[in-house]
Amino acid sequence: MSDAEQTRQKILAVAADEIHQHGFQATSLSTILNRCGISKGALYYHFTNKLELGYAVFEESFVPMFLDTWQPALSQDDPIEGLCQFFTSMCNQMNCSEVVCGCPLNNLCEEMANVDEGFRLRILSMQEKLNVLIVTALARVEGDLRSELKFTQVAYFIVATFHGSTSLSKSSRNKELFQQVIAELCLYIRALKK
Amino acid sequence: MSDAEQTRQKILAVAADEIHQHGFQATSLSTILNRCGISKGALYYHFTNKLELGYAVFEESFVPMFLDTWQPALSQDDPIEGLCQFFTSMCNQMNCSEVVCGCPLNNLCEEMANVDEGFRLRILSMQEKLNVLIVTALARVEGDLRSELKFTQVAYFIVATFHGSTSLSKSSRNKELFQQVIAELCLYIRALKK
DNA sequence: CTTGCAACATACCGAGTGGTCGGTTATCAT
DNA sequence: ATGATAACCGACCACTCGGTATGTTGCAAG
Repeated sequence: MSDAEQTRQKILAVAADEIHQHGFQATSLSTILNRCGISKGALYYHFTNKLELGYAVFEESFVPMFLDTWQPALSQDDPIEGLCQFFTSMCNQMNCSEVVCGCPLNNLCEEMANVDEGFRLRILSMQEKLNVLIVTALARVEGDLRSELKFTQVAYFIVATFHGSTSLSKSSRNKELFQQVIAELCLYIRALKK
Repeated sequence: MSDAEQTRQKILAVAADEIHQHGFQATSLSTILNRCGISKGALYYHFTNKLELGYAVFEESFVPMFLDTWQPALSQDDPIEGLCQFFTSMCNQMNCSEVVCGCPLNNLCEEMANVDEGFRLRILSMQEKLNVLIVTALARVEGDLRSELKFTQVAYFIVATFHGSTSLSKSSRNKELFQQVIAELCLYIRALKK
């Protein structure tokens, strides 16, 4: 990797972390510059402005991370159990800072969806992609599931509940509420089976 | 109501609207001043600083509004049906701007819970209060419900899902996703009965 | 050896922010 | 009539923000 590409990647990584921690608008370019040990000229050489940096972070950092997180769970032979284990293991592994920072996708959705159209469309696309993933996984084991289920609706429900649970744990600053919601969510998911 | 109290209320109302639309940090005091037609001196006569104004908006505007919204649904003879009707009628009545702006409590939670401790504690208190309301309502009709239910867990689950659904509709900019999640939520809630 | 460009660095700009402070006005008790 | 106080005005401050313009450096091709 060239030197230039290295600094670009460093900027992306630091920016992703700052945006995850403080949101996009509250993220200061100067903080990114300090943490990277570079100048403003370097940043504006690689990115045209703050918004484009935000888009790049979303597409090159958040989207892949998001897919890599959900994909394995849904690819299991039994996606129902895959999802439940995914959620519970996430509960157990989560440390305090992760509890507090929430899900990057959900954070950006809450903050930027009605502020900037570019962010909104990217977030929407990601959410639809995730929905398709879940629906596909459910359809794969359709025979094991209750017949009256609307897969799309169920998939959005699962994602909504998951995101809502991250919101809850932000105010409580501990896992407890998160764990409770996830436990109930797993009950719901397992009850999708006949 | 005295003149002074009137301007205070006007500030609170406008600030509540601005915070609901743009979040606390992105809310500009000068915008509030312009909309109210007052000077900066007036605002700082009634509130010591922006943060205290935010707290006042939360306690005197958001909390009562929140309770007034949920209370009637949970006070019904059948709180299960009360909740479902509450959610579905909210779906139907919601206009576009409400879809986009989301729930004030959830918005503040996402934005301010890990930014300011004062906000965090107020939000947490409100969430716990709402949880107690739901648990109490469920306990009132305990005989009609499935015996293995953990009421607290169920209550947090309902709130989390509701808040997650508002997040979804922010990115889609229409009710559709919101309605789907709410529909599934009602299925879940009704399935709490024996 | 020099020319040129990629990859930065640095100084600076204007706009906007929350907050302060001395001054003003209307009302009211004395 | 007069002094006091509540309620408010508006100029100003220090500061931070995203963004720009110009300058510098190192390397690579000709």
